[in-house]
Amino acid sequence: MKKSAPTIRDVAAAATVSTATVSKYINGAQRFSPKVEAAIEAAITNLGYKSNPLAKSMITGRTNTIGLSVLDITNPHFSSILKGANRVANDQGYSVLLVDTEETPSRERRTLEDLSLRVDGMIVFSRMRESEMAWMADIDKPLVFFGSLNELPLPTVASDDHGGAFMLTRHLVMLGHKRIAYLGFSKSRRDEERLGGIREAMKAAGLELTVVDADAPSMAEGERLCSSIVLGAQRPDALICYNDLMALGFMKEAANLGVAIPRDMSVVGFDNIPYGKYVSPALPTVDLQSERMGATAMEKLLAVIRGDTVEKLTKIAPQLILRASTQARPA
Amino acid sequence: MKKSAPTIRDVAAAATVSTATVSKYINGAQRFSPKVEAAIEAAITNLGYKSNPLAKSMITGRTNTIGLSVLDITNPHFSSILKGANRVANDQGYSVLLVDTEETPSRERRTLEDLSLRVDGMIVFSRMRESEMAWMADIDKPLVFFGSLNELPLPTVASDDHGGAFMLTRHLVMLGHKRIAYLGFSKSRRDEERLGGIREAMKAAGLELTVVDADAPSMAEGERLCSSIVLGAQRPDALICYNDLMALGFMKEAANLGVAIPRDMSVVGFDNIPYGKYVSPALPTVDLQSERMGATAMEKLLAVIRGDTVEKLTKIAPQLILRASTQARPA
DNA sequence: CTGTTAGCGCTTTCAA
DNA sequence: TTGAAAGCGCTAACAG
Repeated sequence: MKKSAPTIRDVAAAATVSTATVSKYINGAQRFSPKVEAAIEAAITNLGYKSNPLAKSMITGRTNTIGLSVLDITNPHFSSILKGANRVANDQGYSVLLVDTEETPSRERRTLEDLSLRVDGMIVFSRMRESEMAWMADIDKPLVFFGSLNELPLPTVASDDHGGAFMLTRHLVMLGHKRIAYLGFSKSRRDEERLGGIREAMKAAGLELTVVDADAPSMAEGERLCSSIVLGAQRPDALICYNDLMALGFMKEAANLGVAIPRDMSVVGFDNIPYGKYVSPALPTVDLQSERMGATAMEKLLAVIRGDTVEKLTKIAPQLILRASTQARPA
Repeated sequence: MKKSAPTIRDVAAAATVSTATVSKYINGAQRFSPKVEAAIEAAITNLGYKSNPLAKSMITGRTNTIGLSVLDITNPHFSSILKGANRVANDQGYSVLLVDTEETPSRERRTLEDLSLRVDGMIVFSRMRESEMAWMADIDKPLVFFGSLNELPLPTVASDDHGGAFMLTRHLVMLGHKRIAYLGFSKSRRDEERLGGIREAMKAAGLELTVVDADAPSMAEGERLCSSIVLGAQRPDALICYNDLMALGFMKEAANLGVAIPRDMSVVGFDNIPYGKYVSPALPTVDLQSERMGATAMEKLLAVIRGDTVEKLTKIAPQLILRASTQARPA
C-alpha cells in the first residue's frame, strides 16, 4: 500500500525541529542556522515532501488563482485577452481559472459568485447591463471589469470604442464613401459606443447611416446577413462591421454573390484578429489591443490585490489598421 | 467595520443545532426533521452564509477543478479543445484551470507538478518526447494525455493523424498531383505521424515527397517559407501543411508572389480551424475534431476520477474536408 | 534562533 | 434524528 503524502509534521520529525520552523523555512519567512536548514532540506528531499497548497490557502485566505470570465473563448479577441492576462499572472505566480459564459448567461451571477470564493480576484467581461450588475460591486474580492462603467465603483480597463469608431468612419468618409452602413450587434454593451462614434463622424460629414443588427458576433452571422445588405435596393458603398469575425463572414459571402471588395464596396471591422490580415483583400480594422488589454487588466487586478491604489479607469488607445479592403470612391 | 464572512458555526448557532447537522444538511448527506431543516435554511439566508470551498477541499481532498495544459491558447485548435473540455467540465460541476505552456516549455514539469496539487485531475497536451515524460505517470492525480503513447500507462485521447494524412495525400494523388511537398513542423510529436501517413500514400503511388521544416506552427511561418517553396527550381504542384495556420500564411504570400491557388498549386492543411472556410479559395483540411477531442478528454478524465474503468486509448476519426484550394491536374 | 500553542472552516466518525 | 469531538495540513502569534 502507498503511504499517504508526507506532511509538514513528518518533515519536522525527520529533521528534529518543530513544524513552525519548517513552515517558516519553506516560506522563506526566516533564516535558520545552517545545521537546521540542512536538516530540513534533507528531510524534504528524502520524504519527497510537497507543501499542501489547499491547507495553506485555507489559513492565508490566498489561493494564488485569478478568475477570468469571458464571453467565448474561441473568439480570437478573447483568446488574446486570455493570453495576455495569463502571461502576467504566471509571471507573478498566479494561475488563471477560466470561465466561458457565452452559453449560459443566465447563470452568470451564480457562476461568478461561486468563483469569487475560490480565487484572489477576478477579471470579468460581461454582456450584462450595468443596472443589473450591482451585485458585482458587493463581491468580497478584488474585481476588474472590461469596459466603461458609469455608476459602479469598479476598476475597469476599456478600449476607446467611440474614438476608434470615429476615426474608422472618418477614414471612410475621407475616402469619399457616401452610403455607409453599420452591421452592428446591439446585444453587446460596446455596440452603442461604436455606434456613437460612427454617428458622430457621419453627422460631421452630413451623411446618413444605415444600421443592420446581427444576432451573434460571428462569421456565420456576417455571412448570413450579407445578401440582404449587398442585394438590397441601395447597396452601401462601405460597411463597418461590429467585429472582424462578422466582416470575414460577410466578405466571403459577398464574393460568392459576385460583389467585389473593395471595388464595389469597402468593408472594415474591429478587433484586429490575426486572420483579417490573411484574407484577400486584407481587412482594415481597429486594433483594440486585445492581448494588451488582458495583460493590463491582470496587472491592475494584481495591483489591487497587493493593496496599491489604482486609477478607476484605464483606457487603451485603439489603432487604425489600414489594409486592402477599402478603396477610395470617386467624388 | 465589516464583519467577516459567516461560518458554519454561525449558522449552527443561529439555528440552534450543531455544526455537524448543518454540514450534513448542506451537503445533502442526510435528511432532518422539518423543523430543523427550516431553521437551518432560515439561518443560512439570514446570515448570507456561503460554504467555504477551501476548507471543504482541504478535508475532502477534492477541489472540483481540472487542470488543462495546452501549447498556445491563441491557436484555434487549442481554443476549441478548451471550449469542448470546459463545457463538459461545467456540466459536471467542475472548473478549468488553464495552463498555456508555449512560452516556457522548460518549466513544464514544475508547472504541472505544482498544478497537480491544486486540481482533481489534469489533461495535458505536450511537446515533450515520451522518453522524457516518465514523471507524468508518477503524478498522484488522474491524468489524460492528448496523443498516442507507446510506453507510458496513461489514458490518452488521440486523433488518427496517420490515417488523416494518408487520406489527404491519397486524395491529392487521385487528383493527379505528382510533385507533392510537405511543409512540416518536426518539433511536434504529431508531425511524424502525419509524415508517416503521407509517405505511405506517396509510396503506394510511387511518388517522391519533398519535405520542408518550419520553426513554428504559425501563419507567419507559413508566410515566411512560401517564397522558397514556390520560387524554387521545382515548384510542387501540391503542398500539404502541418496545420491550417501555416497553410493560411502560405496562401496569402503565394498570392503576393503571383502564384495562383489552386491553379498553379493545391494547398491543404490540418485541424479545420474556422478561418480556413473563409479565405479564398477555401482551404481543404483534415478535421481533427478539436472541440470533440477536448470534450472527450474531459469525459474520460472525469470517468477516471469517478473511479470508472476507461480504455487506455480513445481514437477519434478525422474527417477530410474538401474545398476549393485543390484542383485536379492534367494526367 | 527555535518551539508551543492555537486555531482556519469544515467533515466525519462515533455516541447518544 | 442529532451532537460532541477530533482532526485535515498548515500558519501565526507569542514565548523562550
